[in-house]
Amino acid sequence: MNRIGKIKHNVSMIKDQNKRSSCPVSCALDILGDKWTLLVIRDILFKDKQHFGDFLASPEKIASNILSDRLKKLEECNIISRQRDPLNARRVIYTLTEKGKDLSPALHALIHWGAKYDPESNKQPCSLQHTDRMSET
Amino acid sequence: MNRIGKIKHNVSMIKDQNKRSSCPVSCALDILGDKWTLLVIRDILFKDKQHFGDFLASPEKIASNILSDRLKKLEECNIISRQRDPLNARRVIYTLTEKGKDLSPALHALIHWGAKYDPESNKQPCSLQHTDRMSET
DNA sequence: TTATTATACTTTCAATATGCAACCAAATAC
DNA sequence: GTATTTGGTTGCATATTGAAAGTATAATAA
Repeated sequence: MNRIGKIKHNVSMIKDQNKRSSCPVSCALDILGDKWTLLVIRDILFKDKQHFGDFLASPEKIASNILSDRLKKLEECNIISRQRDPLNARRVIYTLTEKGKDLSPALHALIHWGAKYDPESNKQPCSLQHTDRMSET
Repeated sequence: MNRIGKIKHNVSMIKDQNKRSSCPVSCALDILGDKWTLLVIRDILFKDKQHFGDFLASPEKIASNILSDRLKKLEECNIISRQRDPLNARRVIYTLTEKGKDLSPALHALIHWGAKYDPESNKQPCSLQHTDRMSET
């Protein structure tokens, strides 16, 4: 990231009063309204992923620059938290905050809708290859 | 729309096998994953809007070309249906299909989350100026 | 100790999407 | 007729995304 980008980024961290309206749907979509953000949250919530490389390996094939940007924004919004792995300083561990975990109902609603109306889709998010936490809510 | 646009549009209508994966979350976000689509659905579902101009008038200020594009895509996906107003042939009436109405739980989850975590947001979508259908679900 | 690998990014640049303002066309109102 | 309403489209500048390559640092192997 160049100097301009860094400045712009810091500014956006300080004052994020660029909401389109005070509608809670609009506020939610200001953060979550794109093709990638909720997939990262799905990966943490339903697939127990927590590393940069894990997210990269998901079948939707997010680009690393986009992933980096989304993780940064999610941390700014306090939806995920970022910490170094104490056992391996190369690794970064991304986990959901309470605010992030509270997106579970919205994700479940999307899973239900997606599974109902997309004939080709699996009935579970990415087949829940790792851990099934569907019943936790 | 020019000839190129028309062809491209028709092609996309015929074969929409550009899904990123078969995960239902991913399938849902392929359609709904942007900053505007769910706001249009919110307007129809919670504010009883049904005309192009109504959507334009929402406080988030969608641009008319983007709105036009989203309405087109939502109709292709069978989430909304488009019909001329029989009483006024200038007007077009947009309504939700069953598939569209089934997005209500997802919208409600987003409203709940947005209202909980955005201190500035109203507790109702856009103050539900017109009709309160929050309790229907 | 040096080389290699693992991990998490950043950079570059072309392609695509968005936002803004102006414009257009059909239907209705006056 | 003329003006207005309604639902768009067009052109263009800017922003975002996607793909591929490059970088930085820590861990591991030779």
